[in-house]
Amino acid sequence: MSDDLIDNLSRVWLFNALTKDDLLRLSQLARTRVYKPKETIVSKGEPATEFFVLLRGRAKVTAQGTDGDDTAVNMMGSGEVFGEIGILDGKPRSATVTALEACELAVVDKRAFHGLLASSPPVAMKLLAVLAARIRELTTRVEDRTFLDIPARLAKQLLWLAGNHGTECGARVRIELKLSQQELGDFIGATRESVNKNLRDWSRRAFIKHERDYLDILDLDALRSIAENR
Amino acid sequence: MSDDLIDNLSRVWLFNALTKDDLLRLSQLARTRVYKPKETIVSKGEPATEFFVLLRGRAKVTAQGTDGDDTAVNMMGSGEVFGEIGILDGKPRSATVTALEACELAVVDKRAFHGLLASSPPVAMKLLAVLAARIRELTTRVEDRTFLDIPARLAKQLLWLAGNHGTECGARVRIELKLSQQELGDFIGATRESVNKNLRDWSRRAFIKHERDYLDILDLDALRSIAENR
DNA sequence: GCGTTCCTATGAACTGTTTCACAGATGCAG
DNA sequence: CTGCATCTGTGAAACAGTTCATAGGAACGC
Repeated sequence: MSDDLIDNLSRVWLFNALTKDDLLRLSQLARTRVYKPKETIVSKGEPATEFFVLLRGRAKVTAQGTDGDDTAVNMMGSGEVFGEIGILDGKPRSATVTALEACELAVVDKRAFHGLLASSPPVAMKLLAVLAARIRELTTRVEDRTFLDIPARLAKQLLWLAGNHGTECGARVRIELKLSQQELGDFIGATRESVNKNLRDWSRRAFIKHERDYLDILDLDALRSIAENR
Repeated sequence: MSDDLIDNLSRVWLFNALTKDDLLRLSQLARTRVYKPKETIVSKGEPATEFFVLLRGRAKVTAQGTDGDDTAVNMMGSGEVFGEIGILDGKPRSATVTALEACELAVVDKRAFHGLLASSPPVAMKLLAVLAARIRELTTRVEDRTFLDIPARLAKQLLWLAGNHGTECGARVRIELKLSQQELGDFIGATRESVNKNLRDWSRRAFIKHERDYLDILDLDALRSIAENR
């Protein structure tokens, strides 16, 4: 049980410079927790007391607007970490994280996490790299929203999903779609209807095959060229 | 001369936990460099070899689109640092930084910076907080671009400028405008024309007074309520 | 001083995207 | 199996913001 946790944690990039001893210590400080699909893990605005490691399942990071509107800023898979921001600056959570599938998380309390950072410079160093990657991610998100139109953004998002959460079946790439068209729209800043129209259009032109729970990309190049606004 | 540099560096938040000795060492590793208005300090895409501290003047952070289009993602004043991202992950520069006024910078070479991080945990800790702040900044930028219309974004930007780079003259707040309407537009993701139209409109309604080199906010509350999309 | 270049100003036409309104499909709860 | 909720599909109308065209003012080099 706890062995299992050590094993899981050791496979997380942030921690893979830790010694066996350190890992053991960390695993004793961490608890695991399980979330059902659509359950909220952290909510924007609430005080930040814990740091999370996603061990199994996928989750999305969103920021809510006034009414029911959402913008998604990221989608995470196992091995990824979140919740650092609020822990690092002591301010309320900067975004909401929601489970897309059944998720298993390792949860580390704020003080334990600070202790870990202070006692293990390599972890602090790696965390700096994680944050740098987030900043790059967000920067290109801002760029995309200002320079690319909706078809381009959607194509780019599909390609990203294919690359990061897809499985190849020969020439085609299959994406296990845990997202509704609404949620897909939230990722790229578009309405459900716009997403639908484009997806439909690409289905007709055989760029993609779009079934209930998955989406196959048939023509990667076509999508790539749409993503580049050409 | 070098005393001066130590003095300047000690006032930079990132470094203010350093001992006198450490500061001396850092100041010996750093060179200072001066840039003229509109000069490019770093360019997106080029290899990252240096880390910068803005000692005097203001600079803007932008990402270029295909042709002449820009999006600005930040505006920095003295005491702020930049260039960490590329240094931390070894990838090319994630954005372009351009001087808005005459700027004086302290420049630290990549290896010296890594040395500093490794030898001084407090600096690494503070840098984590700096990155956390950047992530919050960028997240709200994404939110604003998706939930707010152009008048709201422009009002919000003016209020931000007023708060961070403005000077109060009684009831009004004066912003020394180093930005053209084009550049202001780049900050909020709008065209020059849209910026002009709104500024004009607000001048007529006496919310602002808009002269060549400065812009006075006469009615903070009016702008605040526009910024909230009401 | 005079041309050149950059910035502001403004309105008309155009366009991508949203909004609205509705219909059909699918899946879950009891 | 039936009802209810949630998701997909689609077209017409409305709209926010861009593009284009054009003009005048300010600043700068020489």
